[in-house]
Formats: sequence, C-alpha cells, structure tokens
Amino acid sequence: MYRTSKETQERKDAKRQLILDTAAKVFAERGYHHTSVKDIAGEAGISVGSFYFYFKGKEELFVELYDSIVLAFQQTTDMVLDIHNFSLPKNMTRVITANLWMYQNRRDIARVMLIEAVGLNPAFEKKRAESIQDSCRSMEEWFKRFKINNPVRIPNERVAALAFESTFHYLVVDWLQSDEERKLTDSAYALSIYNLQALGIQFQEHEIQRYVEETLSMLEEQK
Amino acid sequence: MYRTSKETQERKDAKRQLILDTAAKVFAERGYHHTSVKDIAGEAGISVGSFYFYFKGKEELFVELYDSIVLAFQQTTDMVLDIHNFSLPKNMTRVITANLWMYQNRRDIARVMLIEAVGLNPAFEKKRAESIQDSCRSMEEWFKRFKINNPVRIPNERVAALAFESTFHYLVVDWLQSDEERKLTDSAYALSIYNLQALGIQFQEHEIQRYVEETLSMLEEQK
Amino acid sequence: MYRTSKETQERKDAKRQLILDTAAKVFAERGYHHTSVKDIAGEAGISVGSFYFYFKGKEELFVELYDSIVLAFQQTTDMVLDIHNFSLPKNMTRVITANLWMYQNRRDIARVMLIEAVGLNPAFEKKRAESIQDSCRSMEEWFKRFKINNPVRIPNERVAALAFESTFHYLVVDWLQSDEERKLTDSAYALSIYNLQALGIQFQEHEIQRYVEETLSMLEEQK
Amino acid sequence: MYRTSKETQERKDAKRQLILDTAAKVFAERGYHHTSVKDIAGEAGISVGSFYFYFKGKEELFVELYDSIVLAFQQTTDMVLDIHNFSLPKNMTRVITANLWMYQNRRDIARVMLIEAVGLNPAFEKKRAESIQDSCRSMEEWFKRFKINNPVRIPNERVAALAFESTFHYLVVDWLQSDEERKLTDSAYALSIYNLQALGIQFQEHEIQRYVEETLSMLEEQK
DNA sequence: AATGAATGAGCATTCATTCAT
DNA sequence: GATGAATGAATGCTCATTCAT
Repeated sequence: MYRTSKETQERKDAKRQLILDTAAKVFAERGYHHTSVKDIAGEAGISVGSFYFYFKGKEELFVELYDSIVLAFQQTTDMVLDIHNFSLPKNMTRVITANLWMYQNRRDIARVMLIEAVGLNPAFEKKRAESIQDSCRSMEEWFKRFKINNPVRIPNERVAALAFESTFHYLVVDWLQSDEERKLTDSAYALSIYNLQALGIQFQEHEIQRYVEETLSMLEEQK
Repeated sequence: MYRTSKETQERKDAKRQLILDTAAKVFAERGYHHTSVKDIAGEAGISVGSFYFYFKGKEELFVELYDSIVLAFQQTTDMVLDIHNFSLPKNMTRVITANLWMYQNRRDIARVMLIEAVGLNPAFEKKRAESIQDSCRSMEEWFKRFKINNPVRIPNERVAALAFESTFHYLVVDWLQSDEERKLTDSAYALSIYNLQALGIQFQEHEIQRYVEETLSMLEEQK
Repeated sequence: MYRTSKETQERKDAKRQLILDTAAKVFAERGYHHTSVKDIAGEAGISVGSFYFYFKGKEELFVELYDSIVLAFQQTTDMVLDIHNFSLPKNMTRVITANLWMYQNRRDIARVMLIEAVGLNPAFEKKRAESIQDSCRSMEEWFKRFKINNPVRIPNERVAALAFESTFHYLVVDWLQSDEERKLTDSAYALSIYNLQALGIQFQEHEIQRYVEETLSMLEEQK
Repeated sequence: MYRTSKETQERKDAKRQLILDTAAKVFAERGYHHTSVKDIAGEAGISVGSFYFYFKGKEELFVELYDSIVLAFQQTTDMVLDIHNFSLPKNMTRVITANLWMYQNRRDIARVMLIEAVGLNPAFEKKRAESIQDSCRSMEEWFKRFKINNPVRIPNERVAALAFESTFHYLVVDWLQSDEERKLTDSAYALSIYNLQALGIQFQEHEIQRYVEETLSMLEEQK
C-alpha cells in the first residue's frame, strides 16, 4: 500500500520492538531452543500469525535481535569513548565499564549474547565470529598505534585483542548464574586493571577508578 | 552372571567410547540440536537401539561427553604442572600451552566445549558454571598465595581468575572458524605474556618461550 | 480476540466431537493400545498436528471420551427415572433397560467402557473405580431407604449395589462378541427380574414387562 | 536331546512356574502394557534370552498365565462342590465363597483376571469371552435342571448365568482399589444371598452362613 | 493487519524378539 | 541351557510455518 503513513509505520516499528524485547526476555528465560514462536507471540500478546507478519521466522528474529544488541553495544561504546583527548587507559576503562554496565542493566540481553547466541547453527556461528572479529579489529588498531609511541610488550596484537574481548566472558556467565543482586559493574575496576596490565600500559590506579566512576555517571544520565 | 569375561567388558567399553567419540565429531559438525540420535548411531555404525543400550539418552550422552572432556583437561593440566619447583610463570605458561594444545588436537572437542556445551538448558548451564568455578578456584588460590611474597597488582583475585580463564575463549572460537590449518599453539606465547603481565608477574621472555616449547614436547611425547 | 464468531467456535466444537467419535470407533475396533494417534487422525481426516491442537494427548483424549460417556449414561438414566411416583421396581427396571439400550445403540461405546477402559494404567484405574463407586452410592441409598418400609433381605447394601452394577458386565461382553444382530435390550426383562428378586423386592411380572417397553419407547422418541 | 531326564524336566517346569508367578506379580503391579519382558526377566532373576527359551513371547506367556488361572479356579470350584448331596443353595454358596477366597489369596491373580486380561487384543478377547461362556454353560445347566423340580422364576437361564458370573466383578475391582486389608470373603454371605434370591431359590439364612464357613475351612486346610 | 486452525516432517525413545557366544 | 548385546519398526508428541477468513 502506498499510504503507509508515518504514523502507521511508527506503530509497526513499535510492535516489532515489542516483539524483539519480548523475545529477548523469553529466550533468556527458557533458551532459544526451548522457546517456541507460540511462546513469544503469547508473551507479547499477539497471535502467531501476527508474528509472521513482522518477522520472517524464528531464526530471522534472533538474528535481528542479535544485530540490534551488537549495535546498541557499539553505540554505547562510541558514546563513552573520548576520541578528542585520546588515552588508552581512559578509553579502555570506559569501554570495559560500559560493557559491564550494559550487561548489568539488561540481564536478558547478556544471556542472549553470551549463551543463547552460541551454537545456534553453523551459519550463525560464522556471523558471530565475524562480529567478534569486528570488535577485535579496532582494538588491534589501538594496540598497534599505541605501541609506536609507548614501550609495551604485546607479542601479537590479534591475540591480545581476542584475549581482551574474551575477558568479559566467564565474569558475566558467572554473574548470570548468581541469583543475588551482585553488581557486575563492581568488577569494572579490577577487570580494567587486568587488561591494562596485560598490555603493559602505564597508568595510575586512582585515575582508573575515576574513569570507571565517570563512565557510570555518564551512562546513568543518558539512560 | 557367568562368562562376563574381561574381554566382553572391554568390547563393551570400546563401543561406549566409540559412541562418545562419534558423538563429539557429529556434534562438532552439525551442532547438538541439529544432530539426531539416529545421526550419531548411523555414523557410529550401530542401530538406535544399541545407542540406547549404552546411553540413557541424548542429553545424558552429552553430559558424559562433557564430563570426560573436563576430566581429560584436568588430567593433562595436572600432568604438565611442575609442583615441585613451583613457579607461577612456568606453571601458568604450561597450563595455557597445554590447553591450546588439547584444543588443537581435538578440534571437535574444542567445538563441543566452547560452543555446543553453551546454552543447552538451564540444568546443564548450572553444571557448566560450576565447572568453570572449579577451574577458577585453584587459580584464585595460586594468585592469593603468590601475592603474599610478590609485589603484584591484583585488585580482586576472583575477577582475575575469571578473566584468565576466559582469555582462551574467542581465541579458540576464532581459530575454529578458520578453515586453514593455522596452529593454535602458536598463540601460546602471546597468550601467556598477556596473562602474566595482567597479573603483574615478573618473567623473562625467553624463559616463557622455553616453557611453551618444553610443554609441547612433553605433550607430544605422551600422546 | 476479535471475530471469534459463534460460528467459528461451533466448527471447532464440531471437530472436537468428530475426533471423539472417531476415536470411540477406532478404539472399539482395534483397542486402545493398538490404536495410534496417527490412526485416529487419519480416520478422522485430519493431521496429527490438528489432533494435538484439539487434545493434549492420546490419554487425555481417552479420559475425555470416558467422561463424556459416563455423563451420557447419567443423563439418560436421569431422563428415564420417575422420581415423582417413585417405585423401586419401576425405576430399577427403567435404569436397567436404559443402560442396555445405550450399549445397544453405541456398540463402540460399550466396548470402550467395558473393555478398553479397563487396565489402562493405575491412575485411570482409580478414576474408573471412583466412577463405579459413584454409581453404587446412589443405588445403596435407594436400597437403604427401601428397606425401611419393606421387608427385604439385603444383608449388605454396598455388596448389593456392587453386585447390581456388575450384573451388566458379562451380558454386554458376551453380546459384543456375537456378530449377529442379537438385541441386547431383549435381555432387559430377564435382567430386571434377576436383580429385583435378588433384592427381595415384590413385583408383578407383567408390570416389569410394561416398564421395559415404556422405557424403550421413551428412549426411541428422544433419540 | 533325547536325554531329558525327569529331573531336568522338573527343573525346567519349576523355572517356567517361577516365570509365570513372577509375571503375575509384575503384571498386577504395573499392568500388562507397562511391563516389558526385560522387567519380568529381571524380576525373576533370569536373562531375557532365558525367558524366550521358556516362552514363545510375551503374549504367549500371558495366555498361559490366564489359562493356568482359569484352571486353578476350575479345580478349586470342583473341589468345594458337593455333587453327591447336590443342593443348589449349598453349591452356589460354596462356589461364590471359593471364588472370593481365591481372589483374596492372590490379589495379583485377581488383578490379572479382572483387569489385565481385559482388552489385550481382539484374539484374546474372543478367548476370554469363550472362557466366560464355559463358566456360564454349567451354571445354565444347573438352573435349568433346578427349575424342573422347583418353582423358581428365571425368565432366561443364559441371562441369569451371565448375571451371576458378573456379580463378582465390581466387588473385586472395588476391593483391589482399597489398600486396606479388608477381607473380600466377608462379602461371601451377602453375595450368596443376592444371587440365591435372584434365582428365586429357597434357603435358610443360617444354613448359607454355615456353607460359607465350611467352605473357608476346607480351603484353608487344603492350602 | 490480525487471527488461529491446520499441516506434517522430524525426533527421542521404547521394546519384543533374535542370535552369536 | 544361558546370556545380553543388537536390532529397527513403531509411536507419541513438537513446532515452525502457512493461509483462509
């Protein structure tokens, strides 16, 4: 129809988003394979038929959910990055803190990214690997550029970037398993120290602590 | 029971092992959820009925497979550890190298552990989290003990241990995705440096290189 | 829910009923355990999926079928009962006649009740026992009340009630086995006599015969 | 082998009997359809292979079990019958008492006969119907002969015989369902009265009571 | 746009029976 | 005679997807 007014489109987008959010929640609760399309539709208060009007299928929905989360992470990362006064300790700490903050605020999303998105099928696995590589690529660049002017010990930037990115993994998995309201962001400082040292970057402890705090403030404001 | 000769029992054990090995291979190729019991039985050259004679079900098989891999990792780790001349740089390097070596030699097992074992179901997820915690616990101990006599910077041992354990993750995932015969153990040195520095442990680069090499020799011999 | 028109609901109910009727027929022909869900679906001209849309499972279907038959028997019994001019000979004869008439008209239902419903599983067996007890309870009441004003010989009302209810059993089983179009209701008179005498109730033979006939007329009319 | 000595044959028979008894017990506990050959073999302490040496299959075993029970009932009935001083009240009471006594002493057998043997499959159903008819035939004879010299009211001997035989049914089913150690034989008197009256047979109450008691004594002695 | 009835391929699991040892 | 590993057909049930209304 040529008369898809802006309003109509917005309503449509809103429903898409509702479905995506509901799916994230349900996938997180029951797992991708134990969640049926009927479950999602039911939870979202729509019919299966409607579901298929908005999404091509269950897998496509998941891919879109995944992409939207990756995008959200990128946007948040971009937001906290200080590219004018570039400083590796500052920006790495900010990135780490921002990541933990996001997982913390959307436990369901953490589950989807770190657990449900794993081992879906070979095709998705490839996509996931590529998205990891994307994340690593910029890190690798940072490391290489930093190395030029600083006496650091990074035998292999790629390995370092992959290691750095991995570093969140079990921390979040462990947090997901714990019921208690433990704060994931409380680990931001320690995790930053771990990775900064790992790269042989010089830093002052109190400045790291400050970076963590200022990042959290920024994020809470923007929320 | 008469005539349950040792020979018969051995044949039975061998068949169990055959099924486990076949399952690891097939799960790695097609993924847990896209592998049917019929697939496994077919690939192993037995009937579905036989499968169920040896295993209670598909999930039970997976759990056993998982446990056997965890055990194999533990045993290999124990083997390469030098507990008499205890040195953290040496032993951490050895553990890292041994882990990479094992993944390298059993690509299927790497896939099962890092990909297929993730997100199976809540119960298994708990088991997995516990097995991760087990691994971390001993690391945490090492770190704490080391801290007593050495001037290191580890704000939180638990976070450090979880970060350390995670460090393999994307490295192996990335390697699994690459078809080429890239050597995973080639990253042992860089990964060791990353983690040793992360903990603020003092070391000589050449000695790390030597630890990597001696570990690989040990493992190849034992094979 | 919009457009859940009465018509749609009726079509749905009709399909449920179709499945129930088909199931009764197929269970009667092949027996519960030798009937697969696929059989029922095929015979009803629907897919297995549809079957499971209407019923939770094979057993649940059977339970519902059983319940619906029990209900039908109760309703028919209630219909033929003359509670205004209460007379034990009359009402007992009517109940006996009505029961035989129902079995006669739905041979499949007779089979399901007397044969297929037996020994399904412990849970169902309990349910069946309870439904028998229900039937007996009211009989027991009748007997006790009757005893007050009449010189009858009933040493134990419960035993009498159970015996009375049983009395149909082999008669119907025997009839089910016979292919010929023997009329089960032809035994209504003899069976009534048996049970009336058993309870020591006084009656006139010709009046019993009349009760049988008037009951059959009522039932044929209502059909 | 031509050297199947008597001793060997006896051992074989004993094992057959063991399997039959075990089967009765297990069928009674779990039901025919929920009992596997493995279950029976396991419970009997033999291998499945052995089971198939002694019996052609599961169904054949059941048929033989059924036949043996029918035979046992016949033998017991024959035993308690007083054919020299033939009296219908006496012999009917004796038969009723003996039947209840047998069910009481072998709850498993009661279950097998009244529950598990029902609805096995069409072929067996036919067999069962025939065995019921057999039982009825002699009753019918008794009734007809008795009628000649006594003023009884039995409009149809066949119906009477079927009703008589049925009379045990729900009484035993109800008893099977009750956990308590209620005595089934306590109902012998009431049930005898019910059936004797049903046939219009004259009797003295105290003599019936005596018949019940003497039958129980006989049976307990013979046990 | 929305609904939910309909489909049927697919899957885990069971179990009576056979047979080599 | 005894054993128990091996077989594979059969079955109840699920669920992603389609489509008539």
